[in-house]
Amino acid sequence: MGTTNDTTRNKRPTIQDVASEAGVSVATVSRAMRALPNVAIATRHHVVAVAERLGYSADPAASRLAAGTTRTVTMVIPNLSGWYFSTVVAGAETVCAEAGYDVLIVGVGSQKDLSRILSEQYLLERRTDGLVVIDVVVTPDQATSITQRGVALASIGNRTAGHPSVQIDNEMVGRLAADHLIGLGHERFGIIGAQNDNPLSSDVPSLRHCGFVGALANHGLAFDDDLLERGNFGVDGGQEAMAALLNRHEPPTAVFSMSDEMAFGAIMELNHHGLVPGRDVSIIGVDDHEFARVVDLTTIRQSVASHGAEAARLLIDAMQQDEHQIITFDAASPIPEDAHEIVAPVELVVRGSTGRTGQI
Amino acid sequence: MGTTNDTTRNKRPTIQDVASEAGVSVATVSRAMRALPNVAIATRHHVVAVAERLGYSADPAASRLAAGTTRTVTMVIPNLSGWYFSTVVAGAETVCAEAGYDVLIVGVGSQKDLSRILSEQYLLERRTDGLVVIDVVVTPDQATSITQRGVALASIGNRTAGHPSVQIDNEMVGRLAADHLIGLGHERFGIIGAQNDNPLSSDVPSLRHCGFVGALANHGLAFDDDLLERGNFGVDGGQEAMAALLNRHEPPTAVFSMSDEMAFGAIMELNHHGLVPGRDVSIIGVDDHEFARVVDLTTIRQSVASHGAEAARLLIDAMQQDEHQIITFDAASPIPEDAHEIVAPVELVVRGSTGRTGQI
DNA sequence: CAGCTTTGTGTAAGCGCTTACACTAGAGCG
DNA sequence: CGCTCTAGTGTAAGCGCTTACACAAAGCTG
Repeated sequence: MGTTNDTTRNKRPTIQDVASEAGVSVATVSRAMRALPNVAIATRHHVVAVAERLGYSADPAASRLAAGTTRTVTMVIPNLSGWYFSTVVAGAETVCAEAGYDVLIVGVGSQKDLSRILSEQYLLERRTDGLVVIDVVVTPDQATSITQRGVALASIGNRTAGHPSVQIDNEMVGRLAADHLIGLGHERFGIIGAQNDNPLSSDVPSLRHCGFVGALANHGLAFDDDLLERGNFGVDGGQEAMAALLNRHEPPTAVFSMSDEMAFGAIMELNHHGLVPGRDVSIIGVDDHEFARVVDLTTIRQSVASHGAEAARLLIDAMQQDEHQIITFDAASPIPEDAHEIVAPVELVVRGSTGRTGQI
Repeated sequence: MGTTNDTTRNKRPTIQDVASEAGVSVATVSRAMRALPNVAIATRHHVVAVAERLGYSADPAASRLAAGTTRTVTMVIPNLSGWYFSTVVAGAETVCAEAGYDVLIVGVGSQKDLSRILSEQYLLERRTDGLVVIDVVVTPDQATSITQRGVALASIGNRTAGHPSVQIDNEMVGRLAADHLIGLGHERFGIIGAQNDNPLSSDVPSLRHCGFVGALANHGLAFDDDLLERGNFGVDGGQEAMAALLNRHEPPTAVFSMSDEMAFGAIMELNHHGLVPGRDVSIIGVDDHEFARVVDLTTIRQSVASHGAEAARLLIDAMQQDEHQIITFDAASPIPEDAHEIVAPVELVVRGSTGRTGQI
């Protein structure tokens, strides 16, 4: 009949236990634990103290069932082992954990996976309060069906109309890269871009491409379409693309790689050919990957972890706004302002892989 | 009154809807959907068909509450953005998803976080069926309390007595590295290891250290303790450690870095000094990180993604065994065999960063 | 100080499942 | 052919919460 030696019992305490022990009703315990209004402050303190003593905390399954809310956000990720994605997730996880949300991850390997996950079916199965999609294009239809289910949505790397998002100005990325290379005197450029058969493809690559080519045009320079090589977004892709570029009868003197990882591959390939990045061929990447400084890669930095954190914050805001919207039903609609769409800053980071016009 | 146009309703179908529509009881639906025995095969087909037509699937919250099982595994991760961790998680996620388990991730930044998460309290809060801990040391007490809660546990990178685990032979790692360097004629060795104040520290570093030193001893060579440098497991740590080693009045000619990431930092530092890895100083890492080949790093490969997959598989087995144990209560205990402890293979991968004895 | 809020609390009805138990037919048996 | 046994199904009692509603006790108003 002690109060603490329940530790031996394998049974976790329920709200009932706390209620009896505290001498109040379960309703009061429920309210006190969630710091709802309409609980006398003294009562709350008492209940919370008892709960603590008993090691009580609400069973999430029961809460979810009763309240219809899961306090879970799901992150939809094309490729978790990639640096970009795992970094985003890490950023988001921290924010979610702080706000008391569980973080579920689901990998999408293919377009098929993706549509399955964004389908109503799936959303119904795993009831989640919010979805963060990373570098995934959500169609308006899908977005609608998500919203209808009462699930919040935030995207990273893309915009989804009417939903919060965090992305960068991809044209600007292309422009910054071009301007930098032009400033160094280059005139013959290569681009290493993404395969356009990417199942989850967005228009990120084409925006970067446009920005790059546009900046060239501004300087009266033309881009030779023959010097665009596509590959997968990883090291291999970059390596192969660079190999192809070097095989041209008139190779570029400067190359814009759309990701640092591809740039790493490109640098490898240069090394294989005895070429020195920044002297013989300049190469610039995008991301400021953790290892960019290792290989001394000039790049356009984006602050990936904070993208994740920002998106998580926006999502959580949206979810909590939803909650309130239900409560303050009749009040003037709280914040009718449009969905937050953050355009995160990018920044040129000059390192050794770019230099004045080289000759091969 | 159509059957399909429920799409317009915002309400998801419940087991009741399926039951009425199929003309059976909810119990039968429940059993049919889960393919339990004691349901006529025709009934099952019919129910499943109706469910599909209605777009029904069980509300997980309700199932969890009623059945006490969550179909969720939680991955406990020191640092999600690190290559090693995200790769492990990616491997595990695939397996879990296939088996129908949700994957929850929780980051642990510090020892405090960790004990909070492994505490009964936390386990009770997020009710999860299984825990995968990555490079985290679980004390016997913690393990006991986890088991008592009916939560399965699997560890990666460490052993937890009585629980499945996937790890590598860390002494062997040290030995392989040493043998390789010895074979190249080196006699003066440096080690770049992990800070021993690592909050989550395991004995992995010391095992690798022992293996390395042991192999040296086998060849009549001694390790000069002065040439052990510790740092964090990332690029910075390796860079600083290498800087320190180069500052010795008699620097090593070959360096064993306990992770590839540290080795990358070390290589950077060598470059800064105008030294060529593999010629002036040999360096060998551990992991076969995705970028090891980019910087041409000799390393001891471990197949990280498959560690994650294996651990997930073991965990799922354990969880399902638990289930059966309850069902086949009186039968001869199913498989009393000891917890599976997998020792995954490692392999020397020779690249350019190691070479015959150099002189500085 | 009658009447009306407000504030704090309790009662009880679910939330949508799972599962112990009860029950009904056929099947198999002597 | 009455009996037990089994396979298949239904009934209903929870699982541990949340919350609408009811209500009592103050706190205001005029």
